[in-house]
Amino acid sequence: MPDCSLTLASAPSSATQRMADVVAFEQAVVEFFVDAAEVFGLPKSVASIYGIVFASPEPLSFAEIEERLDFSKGSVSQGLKVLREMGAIREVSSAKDRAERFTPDLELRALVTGFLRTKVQPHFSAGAVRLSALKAYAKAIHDGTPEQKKARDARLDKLGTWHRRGQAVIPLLTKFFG
Amino acid sequence: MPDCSLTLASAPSSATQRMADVVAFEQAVVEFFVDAAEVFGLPKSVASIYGIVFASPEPLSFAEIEERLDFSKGSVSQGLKVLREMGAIREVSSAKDRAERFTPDLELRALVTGFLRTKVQPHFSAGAVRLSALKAYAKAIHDGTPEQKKARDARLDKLGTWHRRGQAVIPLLTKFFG
DNA sequence: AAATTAGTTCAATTTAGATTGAACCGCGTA
DNA sequence: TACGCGGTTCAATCTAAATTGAACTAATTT
Repeated sequence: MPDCSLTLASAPSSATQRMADVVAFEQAVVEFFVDAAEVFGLPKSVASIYGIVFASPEPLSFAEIEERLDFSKGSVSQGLKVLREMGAIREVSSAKDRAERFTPDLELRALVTGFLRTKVQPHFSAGAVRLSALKAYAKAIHDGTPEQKKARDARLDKLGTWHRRGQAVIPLLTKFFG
Repeated sequence: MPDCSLTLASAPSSATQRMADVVAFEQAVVEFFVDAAEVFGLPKSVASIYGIVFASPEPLSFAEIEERLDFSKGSVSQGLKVLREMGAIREVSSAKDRAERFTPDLELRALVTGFLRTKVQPHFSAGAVRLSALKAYAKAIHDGTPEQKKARDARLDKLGTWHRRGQAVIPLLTKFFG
């Protein structure tokens, strides 16, 4: 049996005793995802929950996640909700007890499309609305030189082009990560 | 001459008098960019500065930006710095006075590559380092079943694949937005 | 060389949004 | 029908990051 720095006697009553090297690995994986989540603008807690589930060879229960990360029930509940909505984790009903267990979805495609659908697409939809509002504002301007009018119109056209190209890249990405 | 809700007499001493409809347009453009910036995780102030510069047919000076957005000098200075680093704006030295003036870069390609270079690429570089650290942690685990070991290794392999694919998409994006 | 202008820096403050925790719900069991 | 288990909700709290503003530099004008 390998060396274990904590004895059962000194272990906190609530924490299931696990090897220090396994815990260190889990922590490193969690940190990896926390850093990655920064790029995507996801909260640390959400990244941590995905990380701890990803690091575990076996599906984890709500209680196990709560304990291993030392997060509140509220954080775990909300974090799991976000991850389910994005399709980043799946529920695996175990026969053992009535607690649900969670595994990471390991398909990059699922993760990417989930992120795009829940976090990016809404902004594009909102953007389309704002864009037509913007055109109305531009029309309502009864001031300035004809050159200024033209310049503003040209910029709004640019904006429209950007919006379309942005929309167009979404299916391209889902295809690339397929 | 179109109706103007503010008279010159009631205008604040510092503010240059501009038409209400132009101001409304500017505000709407700024809001558009603030909303868009949320997707990219950029601060509101940075988005606002780009927005006000984008909305103006003529290049704007530091002082004009400060006044139109009612931001502190500090915010304007730092915001302009970020935008310059990303290549989102350019300096146009005007012959009139010694103040620098700023125009938006209207090439989508420049904006995208600037964003990727300054905000995304660093995370990938850091990720590569973390990833090898992760493998070391996994090797150091002297506990659990062979199946668990295999499962952890398989997950780290996944992570490596994701990392490579993520890196690979960057040149693809710059090409698409070329 | 003093004063003015244009902008930067960074410690202090503010604010947005992430996290907590206590009250609550629904379901199965005693 | 009461009780415990597994989880959700949301107002209150906390924290990380954005923003401010005052002191500063560097260049220009008087």
